[in-house]
Amino acid sequence: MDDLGQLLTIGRFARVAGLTPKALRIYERMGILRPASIDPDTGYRYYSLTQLETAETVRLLRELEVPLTQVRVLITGEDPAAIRDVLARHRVILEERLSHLSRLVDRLEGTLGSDREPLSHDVVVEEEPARLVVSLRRQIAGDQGDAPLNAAEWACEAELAASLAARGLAPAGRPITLHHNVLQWYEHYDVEVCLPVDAGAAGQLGGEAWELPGGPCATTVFRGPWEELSPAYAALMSWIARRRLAVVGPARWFYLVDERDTVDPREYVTRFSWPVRERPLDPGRPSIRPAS
Amino acid sequence: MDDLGQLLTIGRFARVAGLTPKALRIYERMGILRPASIDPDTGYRYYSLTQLETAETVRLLRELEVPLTQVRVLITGEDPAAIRDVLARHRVILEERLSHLSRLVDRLEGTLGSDREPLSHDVVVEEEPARLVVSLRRQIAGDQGDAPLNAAEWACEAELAASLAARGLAPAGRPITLHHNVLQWYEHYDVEVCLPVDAGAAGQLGGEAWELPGGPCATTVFRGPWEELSPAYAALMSWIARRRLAVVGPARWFYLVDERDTVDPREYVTRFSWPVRERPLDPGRPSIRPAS
DNA sequence: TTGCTCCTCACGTCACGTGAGGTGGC
DNA sequence: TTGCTCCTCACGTCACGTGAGGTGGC
Repeated sequence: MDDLGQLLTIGRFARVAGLTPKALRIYERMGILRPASIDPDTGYRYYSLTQLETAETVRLLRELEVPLTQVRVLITGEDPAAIRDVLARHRVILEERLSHLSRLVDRLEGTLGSDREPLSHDVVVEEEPARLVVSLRRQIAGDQGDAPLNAAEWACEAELAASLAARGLAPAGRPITLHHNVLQWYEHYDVEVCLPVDAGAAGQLGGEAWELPGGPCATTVFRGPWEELSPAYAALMSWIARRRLAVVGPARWFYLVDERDTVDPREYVTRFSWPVRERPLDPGRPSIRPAS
Repeated sequence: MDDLGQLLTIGRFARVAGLTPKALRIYERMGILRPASIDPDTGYRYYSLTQLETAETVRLLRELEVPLTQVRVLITGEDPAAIRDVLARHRVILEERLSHLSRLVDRLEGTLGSDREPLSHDVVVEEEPARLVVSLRRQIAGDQGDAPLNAAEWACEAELAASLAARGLAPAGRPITLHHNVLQWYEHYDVEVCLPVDAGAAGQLGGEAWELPGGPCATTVFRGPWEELSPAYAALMSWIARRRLAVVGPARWFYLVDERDTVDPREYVTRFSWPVRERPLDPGRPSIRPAS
């Protein structure tokens, strides 16, 4: 017959609680879970079964990867509002991680069955047509994340569309964003939002319209939310560099499916296209040192 | 204009790849991602953009918490089958963790809004009726996980039901499992599976039937898969110990909803009930040292 | 010349795991 | 008495982060 009134040694209590003696000693030192009694002669720790619930809570919080300092706040805190606050914030963090991880798992799943490299992206060279466009160019600080970039793209597009509308004109297609400085994104973004116009409108606009040149472009298409496009982008840059192609113009982003089309960012489709040509032989440039 | 043929210093490459210089140095030492070139005089590392794809793959694998030793196998391995194998196994691990974590998050969510303690369980004392039962008792090794325990419970129930059927009798209710040694589960399980019978059948069975006594029982109900019942169980033991009640019989498990009723283990409902009574004053037992 | 970046140690972090060497409990 | 458990250091683990002190690049 079990006697739940008895005190347990650290090893017994650890096994009943699903913890280890080492962890329990740490929890004692951190003030998270002190033994009900400590023998002053031997230093033996004795735990009461009344401490099981706390132990179980600590175990669950640790499974959720709540740091021990936070666990202490949650366990010893008397303010239930503060406790709920910490838990709620941690729940948000966990849910974001969960959805991110499960998307990665999905993508692994997609490539696992095939013979392709896991996580690879298809890059092809496509002949891009020349396009008449009007455009606005902006530099945006790169240390604030991507939100200011998206906002600037929206603003530029709205401004361009308004300026066309003021003259009774309409765009001939969806906007294209040119990225002029991909390798310095962490310093700032240098983007140019282009709105296609037809030949008649271009004539009316005079010098405001210009021709975005056509020609061969290395191209890849990414399906998924914008925060996860970097692998596709890396694949594209890697592909171009590996083939020693020269890029002869800014990278072009086509938002084939975006918030205009769907509410689910996982369904977004973005196309990256970079004008390239065979690199001319240039024996004068050993290309061992990075360009300044 | 970006030149994708150029070599980048460690800091530039790190920022383009979404890594840190420190991590890149570690990846070099581990043989995961060696710079395209190292200046023999200064030791400066120079990376090519052709390495971006590998860098991105490493980044994703690290986000999935694949250990660096495994990352090296995946990156440097030529055997695509082995790569897929490692990825597939890691995917299983991740998916299990994901579903477990999301269930924990769900449970946090359920208690966050209320005024209850997070992760707590309601325990009440209920008057349990006496029941006539037939039973089989088994000891099961505890170091093999819970599967042998479940198997033994099934086997006992089948045996009991068969023995009743052989005499033209049927059980009067669903089985109840008694746990005789909760505090030594990690050594072995000592369970007794009971099948209720009515008074008529008990008369026919003679000494084989016995009375599982009624009386007050501390009780809690847990909804969820069996692997996650330990918090409820801990709450029950904790509750009994805190009130200094004496347990006067083995713990009783009632599988109110199990695989007979649903295919989704998250819908399982298990009821734990432990016969208790007020602990008589016992001044002779200081209860500071654990019972042997 | 002035910042900025790079280099190599070396130590810190987090929450334990794992002995080492010694003692306690039955 | 014999295992088994407990104790306290102390060091190892994992994948970096963070200076310290010095050098390189433009």
